[in-house]
Amino acid sequence: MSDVAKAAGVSAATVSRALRGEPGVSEATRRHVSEVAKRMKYAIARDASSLAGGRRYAIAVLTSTVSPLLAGAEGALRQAGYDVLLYVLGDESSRSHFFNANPLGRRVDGVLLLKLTLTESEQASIDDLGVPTVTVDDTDLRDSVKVAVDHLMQLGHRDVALVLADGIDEEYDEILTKAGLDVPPEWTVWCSPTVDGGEQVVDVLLDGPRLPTAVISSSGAAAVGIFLRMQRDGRVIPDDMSIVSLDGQEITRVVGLTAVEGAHREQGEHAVADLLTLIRGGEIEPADQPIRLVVRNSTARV
Amino acid sequence: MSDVAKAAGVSAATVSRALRGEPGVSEATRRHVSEVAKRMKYAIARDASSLAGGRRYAIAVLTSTVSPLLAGAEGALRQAGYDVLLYVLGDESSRSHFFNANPLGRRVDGVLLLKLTLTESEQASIDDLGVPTVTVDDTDLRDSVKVAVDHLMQLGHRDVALVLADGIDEEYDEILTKAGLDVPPEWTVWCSPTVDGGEQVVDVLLDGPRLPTAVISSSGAAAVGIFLRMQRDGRVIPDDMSIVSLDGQEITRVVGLTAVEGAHREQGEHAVADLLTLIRGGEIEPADQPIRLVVRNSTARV
DNA sequence: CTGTTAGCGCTTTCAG
DNA sequence: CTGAAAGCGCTAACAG
Repeated sequence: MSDVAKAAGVSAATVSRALRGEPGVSEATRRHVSEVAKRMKYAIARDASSLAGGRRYAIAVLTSTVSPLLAGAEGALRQAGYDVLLYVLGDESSRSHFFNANPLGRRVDGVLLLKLTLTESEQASIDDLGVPTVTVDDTDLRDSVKVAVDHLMQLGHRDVALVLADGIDEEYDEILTKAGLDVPPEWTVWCSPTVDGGEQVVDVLLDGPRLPTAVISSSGAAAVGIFLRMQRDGRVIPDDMSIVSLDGQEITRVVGLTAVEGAHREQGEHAVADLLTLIRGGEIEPADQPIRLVVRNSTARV
Repeated sequence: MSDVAKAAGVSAATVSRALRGEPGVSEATRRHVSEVAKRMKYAIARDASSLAGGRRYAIAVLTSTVSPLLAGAEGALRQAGYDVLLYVLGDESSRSHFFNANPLGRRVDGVLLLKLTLTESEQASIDDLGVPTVTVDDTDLRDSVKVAVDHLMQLGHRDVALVLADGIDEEYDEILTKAGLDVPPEWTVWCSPTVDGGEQVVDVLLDGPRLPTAVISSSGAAAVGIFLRMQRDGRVIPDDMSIVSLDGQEITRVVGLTAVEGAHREQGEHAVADLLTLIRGGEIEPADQPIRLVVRNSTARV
């Protein structure tokens, strides 16, 4: 920087101010300095800058998986002038590794946690960083179920089956019931969240006294399995049965299933906006996670 | 750090050496210092550390898209003790934005370019950083075709159709011909790289005098479309026709298609290894991009 | 508007 | 093996 200052005939402080767009520099000087800097291919050393200035212009993004949510967050952060330090903490070993090493030491202005469930001590170690933190959880399944039910009822469906991935044990029937739907117990079925799982579900349903006019599947892969098995059975989707997936995986898009999606990119961008507000010392209020119904070709009027 | 030094009864220099595992500290001292540091929740300030030390322990990863390749690279880098600065430079505007701002100023020890095609001036601006750079390109389609053809011929297929995504204009027939395959021109077809596109391809093939015993599809989605349409037509895959996808998208996995995959994660890890070698002043030699045939349930003996 | 002067929190010689 | 001192390249007060 002092080389640039010398070449431009000003002090280092002026170069610093000029290049960062700080007020207190005449337009002429600023232009001149910028030109000299560009000519000399000079770029501010960010470490030194943050050391002296206190701001780091970097955000740590901890995520369980590389996803569109991440893409949205990254874009928003870069636009705001922040660098993204990425940590993919999917499995246990990388998690413990990370929290042991604690590589964030005074390196970031904030932390974004994406679809990550932390233990208390892990959360504490994040809190110890003393910087603002925003968490984005998985979209609540109950909300998704509700959106799907509304959609199906609007299409006149009354006989709806609910396909849940193994391990989901909450009571969703209630939501269907509340909406005024008949829910015979044999129409709540569990399966593995895979294509195979979905195919088996069709067998189960076919064994019953009659087929529902629609199914809601918590798993995208299972929804695809249901779709494929029905089709191979010579049945037509959505004429013979409507399908709604509660998981907006790419596969559901590919075979054209109606799906309830968390608006991934938007969620990421929204989280970033919150984080930046916190960094600037503002307050945020919890907002609903955006949920979106994407109607494709697997749902139709009864 | 000086607080920790005081608390531990040593100098700051010793704390620094102890915490970084530098030689020249007695084991006893090191243990003691580490304990005190942990108790005081002290973590080295990385900016100050890199300012003073010259090493930054950060790598910039520029990528066109958030992908498994990125996940692989991130994992390998973190394991090596490097932080990842992520820049998703998919569209033109974010690209120009990035290269204007040039936010990398002496902030990283190296750069990883993933599936990104840069203009000359962009490449130059990366080179100006003066740090090692490694590029990972898209796997060459020709190599993939070759792998697929080998697989099919081994299964006894001689009547193979080639389904290319619109926009692909290179001559791949040649590869088939060289391998000794018959390639009537009507068996090279183009379609949009979507499920719909694949379904239409089946219509085209059914219109012909006879069906090929196998198809190779450059697009994963189109391959799925072919699969679905055949199935709906009452035909059984792979008995009636084998399908190979040249794109290892997740969807191909989900419906169980045989696919030629660039080994994404592995590619990322390999690139990181190369980059680290360069950073340490070593030499690397160009290696083949790893390609992998994943045999699932869509290919069988004629 | 601009320059001068102190550091920011470390690492690294160089002595001891 | 350990400590003291001298910066790393910037920014922020403070003067002018």
